[in-house]
Amino acid sequence: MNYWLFKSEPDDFSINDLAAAGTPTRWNGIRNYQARNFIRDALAEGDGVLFYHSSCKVPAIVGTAIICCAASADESAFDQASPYFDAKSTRQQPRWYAVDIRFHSKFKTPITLRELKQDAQLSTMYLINKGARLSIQPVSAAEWQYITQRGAAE
DNA sequence: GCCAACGTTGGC
DNA sequence: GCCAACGTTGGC
Repeated sequence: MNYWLFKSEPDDFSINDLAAAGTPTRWNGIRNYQARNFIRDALAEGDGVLFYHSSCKVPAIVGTAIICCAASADESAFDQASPYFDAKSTRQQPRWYAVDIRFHSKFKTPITLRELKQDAQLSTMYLINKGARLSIQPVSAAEWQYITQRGAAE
């Protein structure tokens, strides 16, 4: 079992949207090779996801989700009408992949980027080092444990 | 709205 | 295969 952090712009799709969805949400449109490699090669059903709000007033980890299927081709790359269309991705040889996630929890206490940066225990987090611009990134078991515990607390 | 960081593209 | 130009992300 592994852990990940997914970024989402709350104006576009927030933790509340995920919670309200009821059914699994297809996480497509990832167009970055490093993120693609995580999706295709490492993400597995049952893995935990920290849900992070980016490009907003208070960037923060706001809840958790669960990956609920194996990765498969990102269908939006085949759709000419989609903003994610990519002529170089084919069904025979997909360039981009996606998974479904389902809502697990909304934090009582969101953990802001500011707090993440100030916390010595989280100084090795991908997000505040190399991964500032990566929309899907790995999280260690220790980071997951620490963050989900704090998020669930009042 | 600005700009730093950094990924991608394309000419050579 | 290098690297300059360009585009995007995302915090502030």
